[in-house]
Amino acid sequence: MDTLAVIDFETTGMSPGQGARATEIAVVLLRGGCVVDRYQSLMNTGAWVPPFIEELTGISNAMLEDAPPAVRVMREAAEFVGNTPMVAHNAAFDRRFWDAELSRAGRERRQAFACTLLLARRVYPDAPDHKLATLVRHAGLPMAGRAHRALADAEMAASLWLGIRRVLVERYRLADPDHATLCALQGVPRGELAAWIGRRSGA
DNA sequence: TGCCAGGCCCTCTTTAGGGCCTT
Repeated sequence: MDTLAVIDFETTGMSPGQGARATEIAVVLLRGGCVVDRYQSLMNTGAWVPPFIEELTGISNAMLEDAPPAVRVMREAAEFVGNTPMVAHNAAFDRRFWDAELSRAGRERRQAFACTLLLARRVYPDAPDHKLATLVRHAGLPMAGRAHRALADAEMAASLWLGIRRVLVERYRLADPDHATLCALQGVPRGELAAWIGRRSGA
């Protein structure tokens, strides 16, 4: 099983293209099916946190005043991740913030993101919905700390990744699925998962 | 002035519209 970096951002809004900035980052490293290391930090970008976001995440403007500068945090996070393939829940969101904040720190992304949301829609089609916390409960996985804090959400996304992987191995007989395989699998049309795996296994 | 995310994915679809998911 390859080493993976599961990431989660808390932010001031939905899109860096509309001026939203990151407020907190967490990365957990998965190796051999276990969390082997963690990086977590608040980050001060100078951006204002709207009251709704403060209520959602518990991250206040006062907390960010004392946080380390975003450039330093992103450089540390980039060193921590290196070239390790990445995973996130609704990866398009975290990938946009990773790219935007890295760029401000003078760095560039070097690896692909896999998405537990796209995978879960295929592997758990009967879940009540495909929010991270719902999927963790649905799959009988352990909850981790306060939802909408970066480290707890990254831990839950890591747990979900391992749960998805376990279903693929046990139910679909997919041998040792790696990051690249799951990146391909997340684009398979819904309902065609078994057929796709069958063709792949027979190839 | 009015609008402002974006990609996936379903359906009352494909010459479109709207819900889901992330904060």
